[in-house]
Amino acid sequence: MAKPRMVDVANRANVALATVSYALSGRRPVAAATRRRIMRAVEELGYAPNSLARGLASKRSNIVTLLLRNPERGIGFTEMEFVTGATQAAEALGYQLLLSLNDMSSLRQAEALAGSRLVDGAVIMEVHLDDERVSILEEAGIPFSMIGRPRDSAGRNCADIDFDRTAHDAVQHLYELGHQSIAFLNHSPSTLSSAYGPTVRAEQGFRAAAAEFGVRYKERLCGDGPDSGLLEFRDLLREAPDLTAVAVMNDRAAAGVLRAITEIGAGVPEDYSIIAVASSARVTEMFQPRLTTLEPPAAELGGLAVRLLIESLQAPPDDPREPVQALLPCRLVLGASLGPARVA
Amino acid sequence: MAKPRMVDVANRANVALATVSYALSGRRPVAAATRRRIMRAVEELGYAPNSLARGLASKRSNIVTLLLRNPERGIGFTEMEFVTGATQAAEALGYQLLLSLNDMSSLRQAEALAGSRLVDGAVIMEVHLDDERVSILEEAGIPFSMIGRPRDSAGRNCADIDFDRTAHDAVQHLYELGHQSIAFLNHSPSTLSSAYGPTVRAEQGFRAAAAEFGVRYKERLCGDGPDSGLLEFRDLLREAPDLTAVAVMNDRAAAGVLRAITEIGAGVPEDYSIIAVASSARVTEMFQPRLTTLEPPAAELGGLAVRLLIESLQAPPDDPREPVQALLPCRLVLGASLGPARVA
DNA sequence: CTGTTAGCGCCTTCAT
DNA sequence: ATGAAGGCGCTAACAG
Repeated sequence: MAKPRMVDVANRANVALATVSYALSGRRPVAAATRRRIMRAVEELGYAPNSLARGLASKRSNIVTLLLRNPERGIGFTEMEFVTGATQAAEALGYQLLLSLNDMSSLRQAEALAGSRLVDGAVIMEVHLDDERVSILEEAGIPFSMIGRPRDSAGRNCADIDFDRTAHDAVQHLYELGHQSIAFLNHSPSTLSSAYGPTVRAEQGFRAAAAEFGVRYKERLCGDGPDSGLLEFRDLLREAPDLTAVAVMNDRAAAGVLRAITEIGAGVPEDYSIIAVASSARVTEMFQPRLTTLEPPAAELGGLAVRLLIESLQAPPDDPREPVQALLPCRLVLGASLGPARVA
Repeated sequence: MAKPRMVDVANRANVALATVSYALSGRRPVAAATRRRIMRAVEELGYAPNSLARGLASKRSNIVTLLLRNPERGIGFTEMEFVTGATQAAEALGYQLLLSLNDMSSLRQAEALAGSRLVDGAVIMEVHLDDERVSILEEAGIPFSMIGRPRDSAGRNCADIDFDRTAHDAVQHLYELGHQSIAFLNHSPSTLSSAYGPTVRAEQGFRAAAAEFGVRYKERLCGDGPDSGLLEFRDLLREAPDLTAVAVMNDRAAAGVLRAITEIGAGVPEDYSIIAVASSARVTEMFQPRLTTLEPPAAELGGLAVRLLIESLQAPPDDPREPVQALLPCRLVLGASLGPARVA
C-alpha cells in the first residue's frame, strides 16, 4: 500500500481535501464531529503529512538550524549540552533541528541558506563580540538568535551566561573564605584577540569583582590543555607568591593547575582553593579533588535560544515580538576544592 | 528583489528551465557553453535552488537524520564526536544532518518519520544487541545505518568499535608490562541488562583476552561517576589483593579508581596501572596522572555510518550496494598511567 | 463550517 | 543537446 496522501484521508472521512488540511493545522475551525472522523481516518491509514509539500506550499519548513563553528577547535561538554537542549526545545515546539557546520562567513553562503528555504531560521553559537555572522544573517534576511551575544546585542535575540554575576559569585565565595590574593585563568590568547564573548566578558567580570571585593588580583590567558595550565599557574605563583586561590574558566587547563600544585608539594584545598567557572560539572567532578564549580545552564541556554527564535518566527508580522536578551547565572555545584585561605 | 527561481536563471541564460535543472543536477549532459552561461546567471542572480520544491519533485530530500537516544542518560564526549563526524561527512556528500531525539520506539513514530518524507534515511547510535529500532525502521522501510551494531549485523550497514581487538590490545599492554592479575571496570549493570552493545562486547572481549594471555582476571560493572568507581575498585582490591592493573571503560568511574588508590596511600603507575578503553583522550588527559587510553575513532565512526547510509541511498535500485559491517580499532594515546607490575 | 482550485518551485518523461 | 508540460502533495485564498 502506497504512502497515503491527504486526499486519501479526505475520501475516507468524506470531506474535502482542504478540510483535512485545516483540521490538521488548526488554522480554521472544524466541527468536532468532522475532525474526529478525520482523525480516525488519519490513524487508520497511518497518514503523515509530507513536510516537503507542506513547506513548499506554506513557505515555512518548520526547521531551524544550529550553526556550529568549525569543530577543529574541539567541542566541549557545554557545547554538546547546547545542542541537546536546543534539539529538545525545537521538538517540543514542533520544529526540527538541523545541524550545520556552515560557518556563514560569506554573504553567498547565507544567500544559499536563505535561497534553499530549508530552514526558517538559525541559531548561532560561540558568538564573538564582532561576529561577522550577525550582519551577514541580517543582510540575508535570515531570522536568527544566539547562544552568547555580540558586543551590541540590543534588538536581537540572545541567551547567554551572565558572566558579571558568575565572576562576582566566584570572587565572593573566595573572599568569604578569607582569600585576599586570587587569580583568574582564562581561555587562550587567541580567543581574546578574536574577541570571543566569554573570554572578554569573563575577564571584565573578574576585574570588576576583584575591585569590588578589594582583593589582590592576577589574570592569565591560557591555552587549552593541562600543559598550558601547568605553565601558566607556575608563572602565576612566581609572580604572586601570596596567591591562595584561583578561578579557572578553562577545564582542560585546570588539570595542569592541579599538577602544578602537586608538583610543589602543596594541596587543594589546604594550600590553594580552586573554583571552576563556566565548566560542566560532569567534567570537573573528575578532578581530584572534585572541583567546586559554577556550571552554566547549557541545556537551558540552548533551549532558550531556540525558543526565542521560534517565537519570533511565529509572531504575526504586523506585531513582531520584542527581541530578548536573556542572561542566565551559573549554578554552584559543590566540590571539595574550596577552603579557607591559608595563613602566611 | 524577490528570491530568484529557476525560471529566472533560465531566462537570463536564454535556455529552457529544464536545461537549468539538468545543468545543476548533472543528470543529463549539457553543452559546456550552455552550462557556463547558466552558471553565470546563477551567480549574478544569487540563485539557490529551493530544496523543498526539489525534494517534493524528486522524492529525495538530501537530508539524513541522526537519532539520539534520550539524553537524560547523559551524553559524553565520544557521542559528541559521533555527531560532529556525522555532520561533516553528510555535508561533504551534499546532505544535511537533522538531529532528532525521536526514540523510534513505536512503529507509528517510524511511520510518521517515513510519511513526512523529510529525511532519506537515518543513522542510529547507542545500539543495543536487540535494538527495537532496527526492526521498526526496517518495517517502516526507512533506510538506515548504525553507529554500533545489533547482535545480528549481517546484511546491515554499521560502523562500530572493534571491542575484541581493543580488549586484546589493552590486556596485551598490561601483560607485556608484567601484570598477571588485572581487572576490567565496565559500564553500569543496567547497560548490561539492556544489552547495550559496548558493555556486552567489551566484557566478552576482556574475558577472551584474559584467557588468551593467561592472566588472573576480575571484572565489575560499575555505575557512572566517581563514587561508584571508588566503591567498585575498593571491592575489587579486597577480592583480589594481588591486582596490579585495571582497564576502565567508564571514564566517569575512573576518577573514583584514582581516589581509591590514593586513599590507600598507593600510586599510579608505581602500584597500579590504569588503562582507559573506549574513552576520549580529551577526558582522560585531565586525570592525574593522565591516563594511557585506547581512544575510539569516534568522528570516523560517525562519518563512516553516514557514508555507508548515503552510499546505499545513492546506489541504483537494480544494483544495491552490499551492506558493510565495519569495525574500527581504538588508537593508543599515551599517558602516564602504565608501568611495570609491582613485585609482591 | 466546508468545498474548490490555483499555485508553491522543481524534476522528469516525452518529444524534438 | 535542448524544450515543453504534467505532476509532486499541500496550503490558502476565494466561494458558498
